[in-house]
Parts: sequence; structure tokens; C-alpha cells
Amino acid sequence: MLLYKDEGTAMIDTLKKFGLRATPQRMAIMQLLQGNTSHPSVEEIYHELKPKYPSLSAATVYNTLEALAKVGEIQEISIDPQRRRFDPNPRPHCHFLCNRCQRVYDLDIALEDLPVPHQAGGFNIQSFSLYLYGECEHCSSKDDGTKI
Amino acid sequence: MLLYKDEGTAMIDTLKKFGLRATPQRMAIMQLLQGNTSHPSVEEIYHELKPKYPSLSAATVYNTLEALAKVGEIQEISIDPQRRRFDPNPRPHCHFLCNRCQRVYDLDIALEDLPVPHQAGGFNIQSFSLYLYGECEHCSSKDDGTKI
DNA sequence: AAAAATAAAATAAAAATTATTTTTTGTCAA
DNA sequence: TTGACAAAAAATAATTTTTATTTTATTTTT
Repeated sequence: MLLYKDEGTAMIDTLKKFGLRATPQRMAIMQLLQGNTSHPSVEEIYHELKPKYPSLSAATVYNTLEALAKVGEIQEISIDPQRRRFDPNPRPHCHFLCNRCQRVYDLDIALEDLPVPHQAGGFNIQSFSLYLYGECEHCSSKDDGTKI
Repeated sequence: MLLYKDEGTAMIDTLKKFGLRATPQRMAIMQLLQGNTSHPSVEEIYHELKPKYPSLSAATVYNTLEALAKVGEIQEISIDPQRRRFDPNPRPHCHFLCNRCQRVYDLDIALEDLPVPHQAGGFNIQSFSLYLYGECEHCSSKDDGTKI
């Protein structure tokens, strides 16, 4: 889940555990994700790290995020039709997309209690996502239709 | 909802009702969507209609789908992180993405009964989607890991 | 019926993603 | 150890998806 006290070594251990190499690029991406609740896109991560890692490519950001998602350290969320977003918290939880400012928020709704079957109409259900849409507090408070 | 007995005139009426012009491209796209349960992407629609409408562009498919979604005649679904998909049935219902064959299916789970609040943590919730992931019947029946 | 205004289509451009190539890192035998 | 080989990851290049701009067509107004 990317929450380490002794960041450096713990991140290396996590990567090693899954047979992944601890490259500077990966470490930087993991560090950026640490406790990040903005659900960044590849572009956002790339843009933020590029200055410090001039050789970094967007493809590497994809590779790293996909690798981390594959082993369950982070999760990909597809609430935003425009781009893929990622959440460093891999535990199933609910997400909210503001129709005005397009920000994605975590929402504390207990998904465990949702009556979603494991089997329905011949489909073998392994996981699910609940995405909510509407207006966030900031945007709601602005009655002139502008974004925050 | 794109289910017309007398297709031509009914589609024209629907478009007129929303102040949209009944162009050949739009009619063709609406016709293709009629009763279509495959949740096609822009590319799929474009590819299918291009032979009959050689001047058709992908942008027009986008424009039409977005226009129809805006007035509530169809809905956009973001279950597939790889591309935008569309459903001619605009009523809220559940979708299932097969992790193996990547097909999207409609699922008959009553969303009305789901205990999703209208207000949570300062967020004003206007709509929601429930996306399920797993293996479809066809893929499950193949135990060798291949797609159907 | 012609001019202006609006809407929609297509083309062109940009952004997002994937495939290929290059570079780096690790492994194993000499 | 160290040099060749293999594996992994990074970067570049290419493709695909989406958006912005321009062109064409339709409607409205005179």
C-alpha cells in the first residue's frame, strides 16, 4: 500500500518481494505516490518527475504503474473516461468524480457491505468498482458555475 | 432509448426533439446502435460504417455519441480503461467486463436497491456506476486460459 | 432567393497508450 | 572476479484515441 516509515529500504524490499528491480525511476514514482490522494494520471506523474529525472519517459511511468497494479500494491481506477488514473491505496474503496472540476476523491463507503453477488447470470464476478458522480463541496459552494 | 418500430421517422423525431439534425451519418450510427448489446467503442462503430459512408470520420462518431449521451438517449460507460464505450440503453444498469476477452456485458442487477447515499462526506452525489470484473461464461468454460 | 447565422462534417492536430529498440542490470561459467 | 549471456527495464518510436480547427452543409432571416 505504499506507506513506509523507512521509505527507501521498505520500497526496495517491496519491489524485491515481487521480483521487480529497484530502479531510480520506480523509486521516484513510488515516492510520489506515497500518501497521494489526488489519483494522478500518467501525464501528471510524468510531468512532476521529469525535471528531476530528465531521461524519464511516459512509457516508464506506464510500465511501473502497471507492474505495481499487477502485484496489488496500487490500483487503477477507470472512473475518468478521459484518462487512466491510479490510487496508491489498493484496498477496494469508493471513488467520486466531480463533474465540474474533474477531481477524483476517495469516498469512505463500506464496499464490503454492498450486496454484490459473486455469481450472476453465468458471470464469475471477481471484483467490482463503485464510481460516484456529482459535485464536490468546493464546486457546490460556487453557485456561478465556475470550477474551484 | 433507440428502440423504434418505424425506425426512420422515429429517429428523426427523436433528433428533432432535442434540436439535432437528422443527418445520414447520425441516422446510420443510431441504426447501428439499435438493440446493440456489445457496447461498441468509437473505433468499432467507425470501422463498421466506413465502407457504407466513405466520408465518415471518427470525429463525427464522437460528436454524435456525445450529443446523444448529453440528451440522455444513450449512455457512456467507462468500465474499460482502454477506451470509451457506449450503451444504447440509457437507463442505469450494471456492466460486466470480462478480464479475458475484454467484452462488456449488461448485467441485470437492480441498481435502484443499492444503498448508495445521495450525500456523503460533503459530496453531492448525482449518479453512480457499478462495474463488475471477472470471467464470462464463455471464457470460464475454456480452462486453458485462452479467450473465446 | 440571397445573405447571414448556425450546426455538423471532415481534416488536422494533440494527447494518450502501446510496441519496438536500446540500455542497463543481474546471473553464471570460466 | 570478470566476461558473456540472459533478463529486465528504460527510452524511443509508432500507433491509437481524442480534441480542436477548418470546411461544408443546412437552416433562418430578410
